[in-house]
Amino acid sequence: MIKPKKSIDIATLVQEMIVAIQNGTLADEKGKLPGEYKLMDHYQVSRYALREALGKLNEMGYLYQARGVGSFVRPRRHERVMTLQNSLDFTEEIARQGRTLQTVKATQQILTVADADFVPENYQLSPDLQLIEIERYRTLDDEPYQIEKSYYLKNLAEEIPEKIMYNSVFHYFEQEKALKIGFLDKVISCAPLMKVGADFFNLPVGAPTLIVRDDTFLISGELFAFSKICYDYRKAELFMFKKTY
Amino acid sequence: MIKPKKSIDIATLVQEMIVAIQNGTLADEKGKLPGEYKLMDHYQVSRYALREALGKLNEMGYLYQARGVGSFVRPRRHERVMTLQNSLDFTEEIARQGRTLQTVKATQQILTVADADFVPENYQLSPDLQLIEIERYRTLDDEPYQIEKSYYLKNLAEEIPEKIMYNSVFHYFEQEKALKIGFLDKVISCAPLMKVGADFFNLPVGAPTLIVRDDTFLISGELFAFSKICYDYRKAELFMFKKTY
DNA sequence: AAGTGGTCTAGACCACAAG
DNA sequence: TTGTGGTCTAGACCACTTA
Repeated sequence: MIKPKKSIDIATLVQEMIVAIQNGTLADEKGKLPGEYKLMDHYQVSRYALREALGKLNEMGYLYQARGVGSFVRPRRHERVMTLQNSLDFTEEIARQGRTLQTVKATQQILTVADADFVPENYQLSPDLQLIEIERYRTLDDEPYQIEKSYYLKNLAEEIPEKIMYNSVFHYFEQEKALKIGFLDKVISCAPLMKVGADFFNLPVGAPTLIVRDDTFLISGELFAFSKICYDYRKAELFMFKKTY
Repeated sequence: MIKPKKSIDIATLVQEMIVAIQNGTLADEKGKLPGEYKLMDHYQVSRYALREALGKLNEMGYLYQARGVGSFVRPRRHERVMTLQNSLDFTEEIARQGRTLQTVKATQQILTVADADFVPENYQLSPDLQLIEIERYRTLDDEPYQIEKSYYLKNLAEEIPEKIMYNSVFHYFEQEKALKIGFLDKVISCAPLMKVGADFFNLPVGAPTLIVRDDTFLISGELFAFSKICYDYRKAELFMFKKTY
């Protein structure tokens, strides 16, 4: 058992506990963690801080808590799937799996809402409003994987440098432009493939494709961007878990 | 403004706040809620209780919180979609939308893991273990909507009465058998339709179908059931939202 | 009865956004 | 500077599970 002495914050506590769980030093052979009061003493934090950390680990799928019984580590059973709860940064999660997501083709243009392929449902957008449209073709381990079409509100995004289009666009806005993304809505569906997708994925027209529509909002509640990603159905699985209590 | 006097618990507080939000009595015309200290005073609860409630409302998509600015109600833009975060009880959510989910055909049989159509990934199950298999064909507003195949571990489920098969099976186990469901894993994908599905949905073989695989665990961490639902892609949209901070 | 996680209070200080 | 939400402590009692 490691014995941290100094009081630490919740984010750090979460990181330390993840490491300890992965090392197998936190739980016993049956996967049971020490009780909360023991953990408080161990990490020198208050019950609140500890429970916040446990709650985060729970949300992240590292453990589950059973009232009157204890907390237990939760084996990770789905390794090579996209986790919906985490994926703001997509590329990162795939990298963590030892795989590579790469943009092989990207185009950019400026147009108005009236000319967009799709717009967010039940959301008022002036038809004249200018948008930056980006279309990207992306591969997973060098095989066709997804086609992404995204729209950024021009008055908020200003411009998107050419080289950024081959990396994470959201990273750019958060790091360089200090725009703070607050939350996003996702709608998942599927549909028959159109010609462009069929060509890229090397599938017949009409084959299935998994579709993820995202609407991204700033912390202020303003709509900032919206996108649609079509996946090669043979390679796309989306994962999520849910506490039910 | 309503003025509750007695101290209330978090669950009740959440309910009251939802009502107040929907009535429009909680937020001002711009959707801004009173500050936390005002709300504490208003509902006569501690900061912790209030913030737990706000956190739940946030998770449920009723509001978002912006540091240094305030909390704001979040308009509900996606009404007729299934919300992934809530749906343990599916039928209920659909009923709330004023729609009807109905089972038009159901079959039940007992078989072993070796004979199952599918099993959970990376999970050890003895091939001899007995399962109760239920297959259900279900309609939404009298139109074909989903085909569900689910397996319950026989040693935990014992038996499933015929009439339950036309209602919520999980409700039965939670209410009647006092089995406590703790969490579940979901994997979403899509694939070409097989013959049975094509016939039911009145679609050609090979048309897309949205697939949701669920593994359900008891609060003790034991696997209890697993299922696969295939949706008519024209009627199925899954929704989720995510805080990103 | 003992030990576990869940709820709740009171109070403090911090970080951030806006005037 | 002021008001906002975010983090954190200390302590209490409750509800549930197991033995």
